[in-house]
Amino acid sequence: MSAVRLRDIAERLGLSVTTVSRALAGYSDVAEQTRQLVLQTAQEMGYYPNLTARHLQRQRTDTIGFVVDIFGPRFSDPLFSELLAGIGNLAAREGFDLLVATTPPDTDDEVEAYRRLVRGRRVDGLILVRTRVADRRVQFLLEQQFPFVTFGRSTGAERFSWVDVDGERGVYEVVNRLIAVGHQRIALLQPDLPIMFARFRERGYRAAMAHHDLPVNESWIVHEALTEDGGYRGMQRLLELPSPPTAVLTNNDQMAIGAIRALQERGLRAGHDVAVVGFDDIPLARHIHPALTTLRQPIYQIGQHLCRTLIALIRGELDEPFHLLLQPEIVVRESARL
Amino acid sequence: MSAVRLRDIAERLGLSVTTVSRALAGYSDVAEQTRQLVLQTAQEMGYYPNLTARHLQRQRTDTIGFVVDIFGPRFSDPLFSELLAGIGNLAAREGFDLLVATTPPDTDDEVEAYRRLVRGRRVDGLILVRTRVADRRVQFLLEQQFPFVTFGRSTGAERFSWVDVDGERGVYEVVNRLIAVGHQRIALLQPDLPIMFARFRERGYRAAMAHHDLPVNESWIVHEALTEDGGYRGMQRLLELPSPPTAVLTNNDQMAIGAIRALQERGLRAGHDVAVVGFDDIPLARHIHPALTTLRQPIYQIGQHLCRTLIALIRGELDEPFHLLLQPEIVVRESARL
DNA sequence: CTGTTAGCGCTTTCAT
DNA sequence: ATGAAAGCGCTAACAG
Repeated sequence: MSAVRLRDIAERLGLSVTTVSRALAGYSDVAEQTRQLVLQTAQEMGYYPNLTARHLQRQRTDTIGFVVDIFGPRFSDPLFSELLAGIGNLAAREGFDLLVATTPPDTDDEVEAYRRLVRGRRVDGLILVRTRVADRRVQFLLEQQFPFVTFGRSTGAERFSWVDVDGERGVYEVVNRLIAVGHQRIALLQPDLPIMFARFRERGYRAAMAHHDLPVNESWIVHEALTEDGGYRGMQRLLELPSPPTAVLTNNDQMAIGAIRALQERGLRAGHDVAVVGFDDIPLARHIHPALTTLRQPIYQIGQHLCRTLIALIRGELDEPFHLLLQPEIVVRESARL
Repeated sequence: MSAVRLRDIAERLGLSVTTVSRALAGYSDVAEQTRQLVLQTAQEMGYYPNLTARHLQRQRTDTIGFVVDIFGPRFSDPLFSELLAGIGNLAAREGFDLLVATTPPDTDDEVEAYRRLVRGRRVDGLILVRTRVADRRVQFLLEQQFPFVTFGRSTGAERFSWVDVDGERGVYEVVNRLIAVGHQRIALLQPDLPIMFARFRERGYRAAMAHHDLPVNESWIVHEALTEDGGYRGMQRLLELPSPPTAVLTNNDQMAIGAIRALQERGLRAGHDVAVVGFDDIPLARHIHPALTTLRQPIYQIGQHLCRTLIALIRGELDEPFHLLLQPEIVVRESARL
């Protein structure tokens, strides 16, 4: 168990630590015979480099950081594992470790988590998700000139790399299609936090309504948590309006599912009495009843893009900030006929 | 941006690095005045310790590792984020970082990931989930005498710490109750991998059937992926049997949802024509229609238990392996009336 | 080709 | 109360 070090190999072979190191690293200025000997001995002795020591010496950690907003103890997010898979698989392939920190959003803990990772040189770069309006994390990383990539754009003209899904356009299209099939009172279930993607989507919503000269009743825009419960409550509030909307767009599939339940409880059917559109297209979406009409985000690929971009940035291979705006795919199923 | 080191503070103040280090660490053998000066200067200069250097010196990383099995690119697991939240929040509170590695299960990559973390002394301990029959990861960690905790027991009499949910008893109870309300042909949707929890659950299933002298038709035990699609396919196979089961137990809620869809496609209703029981009680379970009858695992708390135990182990505060067997809670909703 | 030397930034005896 | 020195395990510049 006691760890074998370069020195142990060197002493055994009567070589210097340097030579052993270079033999293992495959440098060309080591005699073939020596190299073989070293390789074999290292194998025999079960040598494995101490990564911490290597990191200190190389002045990099070969690690990327990912700070996750956690909303309460029941943080159940089907997208999250898929995003992590995308990031993690690519990171592993490129020889990077992934450090995940969990914090409640927009708190002092969150700030401290970032400080720790950045200032403590704990990681070489950061991936940041769910960008917020006037995002202090973005601000901080920009100040620190620390490599990072975000999933989602931010306010201001900051120059940094991001990957995003064009929710504005996606929602614009969906609202157009809802209007085309006869809807006029269209509601939008928004999150209860100033998340950027929701702003863009709302913009698309308003643009489409305006485009058709349809008025937007502000009580159609309801703010709730991005959960099933949030969607449920939001839909309830909408149903209590004097003349409820006939179509509802939500900010994720969980909200849509909650909304559908609120409808069912009143004897209404999603897709018949009220159209419900989700966002994300989690695997569950096509299996529930009624199957969810939704806007797909290719989340695994987004994870890969984020990771690939960050690694390029860390390696200094990126001269300009990288921007990628993906188009969401409208997936029509039963909860809204389009 | 250039990192401030202890030496920079020392030089500025005309002190030695040693004194600065001790002042910052709060040692008592530093003059109060000196301490104040150091603290203030460190603050001014924006000092933050280089964690890698500290780790190398202290011979520990204050990091725990978590290797996640990833099944294909659409790895969407609502439980996963919740487990991670439980682990991560507690780790952060105790001053530990969390390193997450993603690998496909039971491959050479997986073995290499463990080797790397353990032999490279990349982390101080590991959390391992979904223990498998004859689990080579457990074997490896035991050989290496490396601190680890598992979610799930394993075969053999290995002495290591684990947290588990008593699926055997939970399923036993559920089957009893299904039988009590008249079911006799009861099926079990198993995973397509040799995961320990499925073995225990199957044991509970067989015990309950035997207890009531009911025969078990081996074609009622179907092996599929732990996904909605898996549940869907499994249910289809069951429905093709000459006399299909009237009740189905699944190994997670996603499978149950897939199974319900297979029923619906044939015009059958879960909870009326066929009873469907899930496992886990993900937040979605109560929002879909029909609402899922299921066995709840308190997954966030399990994450905390795992993390707490591992940290105790790392700190040498654990003399005996720690074992915790939690009872799942039967949550009766619409998909199976019990 | 191989070894010597220096150093990554920190902590920790051990003197003084 | 403070500092000098050693060392964690590795890599790299520079001699020879």
